[in-house]
Amino acid sequence: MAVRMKDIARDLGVSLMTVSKALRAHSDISEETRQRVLKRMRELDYQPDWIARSMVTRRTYLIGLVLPDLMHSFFAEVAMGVSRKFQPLGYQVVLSNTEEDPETEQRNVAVLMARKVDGLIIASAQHQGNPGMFRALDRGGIPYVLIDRLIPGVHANFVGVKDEEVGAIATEHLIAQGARRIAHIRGPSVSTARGRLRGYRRALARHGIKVREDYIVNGQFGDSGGYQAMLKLLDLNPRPDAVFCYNDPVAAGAIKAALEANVKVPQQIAIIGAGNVHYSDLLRVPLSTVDQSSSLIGERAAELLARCIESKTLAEPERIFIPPRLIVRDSSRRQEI
Amino acid sequence: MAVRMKDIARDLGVSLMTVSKALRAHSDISEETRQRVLKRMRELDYQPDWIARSMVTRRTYLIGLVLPDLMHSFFAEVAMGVSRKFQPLGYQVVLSNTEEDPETEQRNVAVLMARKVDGLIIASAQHQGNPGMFRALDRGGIPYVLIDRLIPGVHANFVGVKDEEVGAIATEHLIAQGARRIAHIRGPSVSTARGRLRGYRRALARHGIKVREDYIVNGQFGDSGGYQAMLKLLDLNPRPDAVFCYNDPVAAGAIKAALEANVKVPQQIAIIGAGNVHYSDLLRVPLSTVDQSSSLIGERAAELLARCIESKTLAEPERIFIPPRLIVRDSSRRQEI
DNA sequence: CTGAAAGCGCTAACAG
DNA sequence: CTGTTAGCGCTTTCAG
Repeated sequence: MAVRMKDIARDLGVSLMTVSKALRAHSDISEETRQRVLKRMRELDYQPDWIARSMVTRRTYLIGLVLPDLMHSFFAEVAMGVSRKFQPLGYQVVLSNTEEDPETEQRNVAVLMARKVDGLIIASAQHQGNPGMFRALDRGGIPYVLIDRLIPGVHANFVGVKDEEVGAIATEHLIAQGARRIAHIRGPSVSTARGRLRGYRRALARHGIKVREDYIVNGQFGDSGGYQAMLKLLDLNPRPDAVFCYNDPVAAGAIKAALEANVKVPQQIAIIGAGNVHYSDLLRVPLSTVDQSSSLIGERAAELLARCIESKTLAEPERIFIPPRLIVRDSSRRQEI
Repeated sequence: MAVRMKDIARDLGVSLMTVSKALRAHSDISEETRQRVLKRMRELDYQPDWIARSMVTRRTYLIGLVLPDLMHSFFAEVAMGVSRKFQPLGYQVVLSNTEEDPETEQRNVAVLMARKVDGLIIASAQHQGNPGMFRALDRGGIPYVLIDRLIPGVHANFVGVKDEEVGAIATEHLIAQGARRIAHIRGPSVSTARGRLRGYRRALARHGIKVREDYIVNGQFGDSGGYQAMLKLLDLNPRPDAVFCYNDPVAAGAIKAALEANVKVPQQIAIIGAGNVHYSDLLRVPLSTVDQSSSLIGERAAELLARCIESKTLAEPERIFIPPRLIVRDSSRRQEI
């Protein structure tokens, strides 16, 4: 069916090895035969069989990309960054969507290992720091880079932001805008959410503002969670005058809830998110946020992983932190009276 | 390093074949030895080598998913649908992001073919119906399913919506709301955009409304294109009283432009998009749209492709059309005076 | 510079 | 039911 090296060799009256070496520009082959072989390859539209090659070189040029939720544009952006960086290096990306389920994740990582991917990039959904999965990777000698979420107890390569910074920056900003009753819609139990919560507490403490535990409500990951959480906050007495939301989708839901309840944003309640998803500017009230350079995270992770793969020698894990950046839009801007 | 069948065989004092057959529950193996083998496999944490297996079975259990833009949530949703359907079938998805570039697409498809993927799902960015790529696929006998965008002259499996319907439904709706000067922000030169434009013309014709060519402007794919296009429309005299936008991101940009120019949506200009991206409800003005069941498209495409792969016999290409559904939100609702 | 031999880890086909 | 033989398409090693 498909044309093989053997065919070209027979065709040209040379040995299979000559063809193999010519293809890979192996040093000991005459330029002349080399051109002759390459020409014939083009004519016959020869495509080397990656599988057979992998079989012997033990390299698949496959990268596993494990993400919890492609619908969240942060991860979609990361995926683009990763794929953009790897494309020119000749690697393909195998996508695994875990839908935030730790077990699915573990299963998928096992499959990717059996597939012998050359490396993995993982935004892990393991809340309770299940180190088994990562030990398996270490044992298998497969390089991997964690992104976005640090896993407690796992000493691995990482690319992301310092989430405590994110929380602190957002909260400091709300304080600077004059807010004093600052609530937080927190995310689920992953490192990013915990970090942002810590940053929130730290900023309040720094300004001597007491943390009211009833001002911290759970919004999960998405807009519907943010909507529900905001409804609870709006019921409180006294009502918060500002809310720092775990991420932008949550913040978008929160804005929707506020407006539906006829609470003006930002006049009566200021809102800030995190992540700077690309439609933040288009929301009912353009959303203030903390940018974390999503596609840069993907690119950096790809570079780091590529280095690990090429160098073979698993050096000390590296941690790359991208500095977060405050972006002020209408949803949190102090209004002149 | 990794444990192989050979190791287990030696370990257990049986032949390699016994192990191989036991693993795959081949009929002629005694239940007893089978259990013995499986037990040892578990103990040694044996993982079959997919590469070696592929080499001989000629099946990779790899699916190529070729998309123009993961950032557009329509495609992200499709990707989730595809991956969700294939996961339980034991297939992995290799992602290729073409960034709307036909050449990148062609290159990537070639790579995926060399990788011997079992099948492909493609939302093609080939504007000018370059049939070479598809002929190569046919020649290679690799089953593939086109999604979202039909390619003129290519007779292949397809899953998507009838775009002319989408355009007609949206435009009819605007007419029903009382609009008469209806503009269209069109997309680039792909089948979806052309179809929607045809539907727009058809609906206007049906109601005896003359099409003004200066009411049709190009908005490309995204929100910035929609923003620019809307600026042009706002300058026209008489100004349109409604706009059907190629897709939701374009519509979001258009809304932004209108509001910034102090033109009220929908009171002074009604707007409708297409695609029902998941944040449509959260925009400045909740966006009316035509839903096309994105994740369903992904799932259906996956099912169809799986069938093609299993059946081996390449039957007549199938075309599956998902019926579009009008979703009315504030951006197009007739206002009571 | 060119080529023959050996083998990557597995399975299909057949023989015992 | 179990095992032997022969590859899949390529690269690595080493001899000409």
